[in-house]
Parts: sequence; C-alpha cells; structure tokens
Amino acid sequence: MFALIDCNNFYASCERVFQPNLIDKPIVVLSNNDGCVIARSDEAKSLGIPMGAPAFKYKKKFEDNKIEVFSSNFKLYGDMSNRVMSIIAQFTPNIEIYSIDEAFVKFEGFSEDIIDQKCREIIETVMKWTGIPISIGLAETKSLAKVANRIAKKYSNETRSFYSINKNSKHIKALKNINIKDIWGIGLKNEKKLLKVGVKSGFDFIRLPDNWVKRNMSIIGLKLKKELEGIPTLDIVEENNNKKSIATTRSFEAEISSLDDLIERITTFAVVASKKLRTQNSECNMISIYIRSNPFKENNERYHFSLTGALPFSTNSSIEISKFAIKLLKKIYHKGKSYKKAGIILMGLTPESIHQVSFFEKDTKKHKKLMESIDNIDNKYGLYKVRLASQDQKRIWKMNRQNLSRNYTTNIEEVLLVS
DNA sequence: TCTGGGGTCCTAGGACCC
DNA sequence: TCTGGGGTCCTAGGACCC
Repeated sequence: MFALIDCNNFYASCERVFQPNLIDKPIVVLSNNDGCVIARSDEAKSLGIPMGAPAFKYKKKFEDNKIEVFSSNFKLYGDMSNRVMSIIAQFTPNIEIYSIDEAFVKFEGFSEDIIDQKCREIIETVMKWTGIPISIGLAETKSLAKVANRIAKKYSNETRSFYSINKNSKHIKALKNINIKDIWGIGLKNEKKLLKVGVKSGFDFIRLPDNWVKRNMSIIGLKLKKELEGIPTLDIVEENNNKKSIATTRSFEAEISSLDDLIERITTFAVVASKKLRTQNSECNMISIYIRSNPFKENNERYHFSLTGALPFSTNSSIEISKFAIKLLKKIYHKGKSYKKAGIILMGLTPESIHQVSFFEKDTKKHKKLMESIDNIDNKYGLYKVRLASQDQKRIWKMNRQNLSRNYTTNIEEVLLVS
C-alpha cells in the first residue's frame, strides 16, 4: 500500500505553531515580494480568498475580515518540513519526500490493520512533536493515494484525517466523486481535452480506451490511467539531493527595456545560480536564459524570448557562466520592447569531481581558487560582499517582505521567550 | 504602482551517423 | 527513369507539479 502524507495548509500551519492565538483565525501567506497568496488557512479559504490572489487586489478584503497576512518565511517552512519528514522516516524507511509538505510512503508486508494503526500514529506524533496537522491517504497506487488524501482532507476532523481506499466499492465511489481536473497529473490542457470527449470524473477517465489515452496524453497519461485502475506504474523514487537543473528567475520591480539593465540583472542571476551550483558540488555544460513581457498588463503584446546554448566545457565559475549568459542574452534581445521578468537555468549538471577536460578549455584553475575565495568571504561576512563589475554595486535585488515572521527554529536570537 | 519561484519528464523534429 | 533503412543525439517547447 502507498500512503500520501500531506501537511494541511502547510505555510499557514507553520505560522500558527508559533502564534497559537491565531488558531481558528483566518491566515494567508504571500509569495516572494508579497505578490500573491500561496497558502490559506481553512478560515481564509471559506472567506473566499482564492489561491494565487494578487495581494494588492485583496488588501481591503484582508483588512475587512481581519485576515492575518504573512510574508513567506521559507527558512522557517524548510526547517519545519525537515522536522515533519524526519518523524515520518522513523516509522518507515520507505519514504519519498515529494515536496516541502508532502511525502509518499510504501508499506510492504504489513496487515491492513497494522498499516491503519501506523498511519494514525504518524498523524498523532507529528502533531504532538511539531504542532503541524497532517492528512494521510492510503491506497494501492500513488495516484489513488493522492485521491484518498483529498477525501481525508475533505472530511477531516480532529481525530480523523485519514482515509483508505481499500475496497472495490470505495475505489469506484472515489473515482466517481472526483472531478477530472482534481486528479494529480491532469492540468488545464488535459482537462480541456478530456471534457471535449465527455470525461468529467476519474471514473469516466478510466473507461477511455488505452490507445486514445496514449495518443492524446502520452505515456504519462497512460501510466496515470493504470494507476487509477489500481495497477501500480509509479514507485517510490529514491532520494537524490542533486538537482538536474538549477534556476534563478525574478520579476523586476518595474519594467526594463535597455540592454544594459538586462545585462546587469542576468549577470546577478548568473552569479546566484552559479553559487547554488557550487553548493551542490556540480558543474554545468548548458545554459538557458529567457526574458519576457508582463502577462498581466491588459492589451499588452505578449512575448517570451529564450535561448539555450552548450558551453564549450563544464564549469561552475560565476565569471564563465555570466559571460556566456550575456552572449545568449544579446542574441535574443529585441530593442524597443519592455521586459518584466528574466531568468537563467543551468542544465547538464555533472559532479565537479569527475570534470571532463575539453580540448578547448581555458585554464580554469585560477577561477576555481577565485570562486573558493569569494565563497569563503561570503560565508564569513555575509552574502555577495564581492561582486562582478557588471553587477549593480548597491543591491542584489529588493524583496518586499512587510510581514515576515521570526526564524523561531533556526536563529537563537529569535526563539520564543516563555514567561 | 502593485500578480513567486523552482522543479521534473516527455515528444517532435532537425541534424547527424553508418 | 530509377536513390534504403536504421539508428543516435540535441534542442525547443509543452505539460505537469508544489
């Protein structure tokens, strides 16, 4: 059996742990830059605050309803996540951490009663040790466990936020009651495609012929169909800390149209991304960059220019990476247009330890030493004290975070005082 | 004035190879 | 008159997830 363990309203719950006076009160957590809503407590949901709501449009509603607003505090959420995951891992080693607030667990060789009991114990222990409420869905496949989790959440109360799809009748009922768009792996495009052929529920979906699904939704769609039928096609994915791509992307405070300004931003993004690369001891051999217009401006021409290029050799030097990124940028830059967001994505990541030497490679040993020194200075005196000349010397970027909570669990200066 | 950011996987088509 | 068949690798773009 597979279990999907999911923290309820995770970011909002993290804030609540340290401000228990907010229990039963509406809470929202905003994205970076206080842009839009990315987490809501149940109370905020029932006041009609949608996911992704732009904060500036809902300001009045927040005030009128006394909704507590938080800027995102990812340091806190990341630390709380680690705590929750390590508790779950004490119950079973067969765990896949799927996202910051979700984990799949596979139970093998246990009777159903034992599994049920373990799930309940996990819920209790996580609550007791961290204060985070979680829900568990249990079923024979990962996709069905996702469905079961939705049901658990929908009908949860203090003692019961657990649901098991363990009988054929429950299986059919669950699929009949779930909208096609709420199924894991069905996004906007697939929903439209499916509605066109009259598929509204999960049950309608599994009655489609396999070859139609394969043709229209690729192998991913077909695997999903099998999963929903109860035939496992997805297994627990072993933990791999090394990423396959590393991105640094940001919206600008105001639109930018000059090439020089874009060069400054892309250089800064490249420096930040290269540092992430060095932190995981990798190098990259491909770089992709993009610049795009503001999609929210009405009647605005929409454009998104991007370009990917292979580096002549693998590197994690901020200097090489930013130089190459600027080369790409110059090729996609269109004069006279304005841009609201840009990003750099490093790809083709390989371990630093097995560096493949290239015939055309320049001597990068100097860079290696230089980067080491820069990283050491950063560690000692704070981030980005030493910069490339093409970066803005005054700032990395501004982030608006008006309602940031404390780092209760990661900074000794900010722990709660109890009197 | 104001609308995150960071990932994964798959496919089609082009450019090669023998 | 008449021009095969089977591959690989790379890139751009699409779709999805949290």
